[in-house]
Amino acid sequence: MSGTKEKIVSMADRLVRTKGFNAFSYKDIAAPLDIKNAAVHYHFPAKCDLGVEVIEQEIEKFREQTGKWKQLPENEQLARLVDVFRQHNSQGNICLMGSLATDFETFAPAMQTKVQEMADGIVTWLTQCLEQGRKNKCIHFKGAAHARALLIMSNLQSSLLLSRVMGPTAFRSIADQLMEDLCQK
Amino acid sequence: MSGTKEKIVSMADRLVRTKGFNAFSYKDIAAPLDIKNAAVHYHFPAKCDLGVEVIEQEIEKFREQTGKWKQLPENEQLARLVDVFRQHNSQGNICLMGSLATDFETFAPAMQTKVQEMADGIVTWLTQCLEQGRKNKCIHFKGAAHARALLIMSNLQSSLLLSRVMGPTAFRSIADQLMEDLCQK
DNA sequence: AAATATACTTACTTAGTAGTAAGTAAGCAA
DNA sequence: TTGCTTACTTACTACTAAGTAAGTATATTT
Repeated sequence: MSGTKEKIVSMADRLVRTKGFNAFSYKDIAAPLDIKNAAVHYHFPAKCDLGVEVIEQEIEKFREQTGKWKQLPENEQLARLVDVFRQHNSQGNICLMGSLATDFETFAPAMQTKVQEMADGIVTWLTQCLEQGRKNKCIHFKGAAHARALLIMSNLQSSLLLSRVMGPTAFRSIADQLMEDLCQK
Repeated sequence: MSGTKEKIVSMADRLVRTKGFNAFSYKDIAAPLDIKNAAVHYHFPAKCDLGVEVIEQEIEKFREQTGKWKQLPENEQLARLVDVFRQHNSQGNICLMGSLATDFETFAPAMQTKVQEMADGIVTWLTQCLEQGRKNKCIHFKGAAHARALLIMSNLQSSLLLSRVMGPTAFRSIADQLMEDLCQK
């Protein structure tokens, strides 16, 4: 165990969120970690393997975080989710889903499947959170919970993209409006 | 005049929307048009020039379309805009803004500026449409029109991205919910 | 008829890219 | 102490990218 593998994944995660999956190379990972190109290939033979690992860690992280919020009221859980995006925004990151969705068609099947797995996981959690929140009267919305979950997810995803182009206030504006719509009615 | 230049731009537009700006090469344009790589360079010396042209044509197209809708009620204008996205969705395209926002950080300054110009144009139009629509009581929403415009734009943008990953029903779900929220209250 | 411009092609350079094959140093295991 | 594994490095291959220089065919102008 050297920690190098973890550093590679973390570097890749950052690069996917800043430049996009197709826009970084093994060199971009190797150079700042002061290892050689081939060392990255040792841990991840193909770039696809690295991509899959990055997504798997994100799925795991999401599961952990949402698990911790279980006892909170649903509107609070939603606020925490928005906060995760807020943090990414302040670090200049875009969301993993947003970044990977753009390049989706260029991915190997194994990676496409993983991206879908991640998307399904987030939407499923969000749908349940909304449904339960409506039952407990702390979240208010019209229509099906699943449709609303897609709407919210799309907002969070794009808010980070728009922020990059239109300045970081775009995120705040979207996030605030979103929470207001859902929680103060 | 040979029409080749127009074909190149149209091909590039399609490629940006399907694969992303960094994921296609001049070869991907030249081969299907049965011309050589260098012919593309003849019309667009650098890839950045091609990108700028694609965006400029999109800005022009947006201006033309919205111009045609001027006499319509604002909720109808909004419906037309959603319809433009619906067409892209059925063709497997993602929106130009969404695609370019992901790769934004990797662009040359000239292209970054053009992307911002396009974003500003869309948001400005949408903000005015919403404001006027609220005044005329055919569009209903809370909060500032500008914030709402960002929210809607982010929805349309991401709906195409999510559709690609989660299947084309995702778009319909988001678009329907969106129009319902704004127009039937 | 000669000069010029347009729209390319041919053939190339430079600078990457992912990926691999072979070697090595350090540590542990029998 | 010999062998095996881990975690790399060195040195490469095969390929693709953007971009360029020089030449050519065709049409247009003078």
